[in-house]
Amino acid sequence: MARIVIAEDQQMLRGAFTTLIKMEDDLEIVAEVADGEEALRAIQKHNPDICLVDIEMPGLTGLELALKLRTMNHPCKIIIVTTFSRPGYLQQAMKAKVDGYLLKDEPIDFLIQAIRRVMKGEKVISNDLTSILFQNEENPLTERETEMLLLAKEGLTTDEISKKLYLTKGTIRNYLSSAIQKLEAESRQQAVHIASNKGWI
Amino acid sequence: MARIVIAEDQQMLRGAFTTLIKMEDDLEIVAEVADGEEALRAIQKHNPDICLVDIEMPGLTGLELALKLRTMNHPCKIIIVTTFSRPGYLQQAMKAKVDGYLLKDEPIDFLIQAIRRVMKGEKVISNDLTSILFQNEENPLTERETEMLLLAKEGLTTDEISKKLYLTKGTIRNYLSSAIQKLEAESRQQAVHIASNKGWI
DNA sequence: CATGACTTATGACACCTGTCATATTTTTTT
DNA sequence: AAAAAAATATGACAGGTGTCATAAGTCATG
Repeated sequence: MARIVIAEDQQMLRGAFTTLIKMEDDLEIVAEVADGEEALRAIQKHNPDICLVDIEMPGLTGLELALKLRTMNHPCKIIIVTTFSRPGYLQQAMKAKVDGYLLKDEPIDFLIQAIRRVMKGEKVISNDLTSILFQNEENPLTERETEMLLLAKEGLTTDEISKKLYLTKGTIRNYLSSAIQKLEAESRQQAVHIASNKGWI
Repeated sequence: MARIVIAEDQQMLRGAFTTLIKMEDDLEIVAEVADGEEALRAIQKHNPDICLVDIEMPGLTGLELALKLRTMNHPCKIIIVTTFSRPGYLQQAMKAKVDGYLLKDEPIDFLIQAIRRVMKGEKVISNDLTSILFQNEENPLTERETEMLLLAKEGLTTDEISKKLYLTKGTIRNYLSSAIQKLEAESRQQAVHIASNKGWI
């Protein structure tokens, strides 16, 4: 009997997963939660065999959660279930050594099968993603550059960013300039767009 | 017996809906599709009592689909089921006279109940959204302004937009300037951000 | 048919942005 | 310890952006 924790913030989907998984005789839901921090607590409390986690959740993202579990050497197997095929997400997931990475675009049976395969020690990823695995494009951005792009994404101007971070305007422009060049963009907006698409910010 | 068409692009969720709805004796799924155009065809073919549609789908969005059905006077009741609480979406939905507007954040039972209530002629919207209904903020953007913001969102520069639309740079800047003022933003990026959040682009 | 909203355009001004050269300090890697 | 990468800063230049005044044409509304 595989003991499972589900972390997914959309209640409709979470409820559906729970109901459908409960119908399988060899699978058991021990907890279902709506955000990353709750998930961490639930996993520490229940010690499940496996957890299904969404990436975009409030608090802690699924990827951060995975990294944390691996850093603390928790033996729980991890399956990421997400809408997004952003290359950066998949790479982060690989780095965190998750056991599965499925798109919500798959049929639900695929999820059930994936759980069983992961329980046997296999790794499972959605078919559409295998090609992305080989691209293996590295995120070239430094921490500061990422920070600038994130603020630029919110629509902040150079001036506002400089006040927020207590840096000079020139420095902000330098970071953004370097990010723009690394991403082969032509403006900060384009850079934001590209970085979002790759899952780097 | 209520005959239902489901239009939802995430297969996992669509499959889950179908499975769970089929368990109800008074509800029947006559078709399930993954995009707006297919949905339109399915509705014309099967003449369901009710359709559940997602907003963000390839091809035709759920809101466009709703508007089309109402314009052609199709009697099928419409329930929008979406992740997004952007005010603009809700307003468009109201304009299209949909019968329900639910967030995917609701429990699945709420969906089932909503279907039954809509069948009886009631209107149903998620509780979290009632307050937004009263805000009733009108989209102040003209068609052209919206177009500019959409292109700016993709990261295009003034120059690129002007070439794409065969307009002078000055004109582009005027439109963007006027959009920026209407949205009380301070830059095109901020304007894009605000307009996206309100569901206006 | 007059009013008003929308589209399109131009020129000018101030300010913002992206780039580059250059430099210092700190941190990381080898 | 030396080398490389990152964080931070400055000044200057070219070009992009936002604003404003102004104007002319189109189209719908009353």
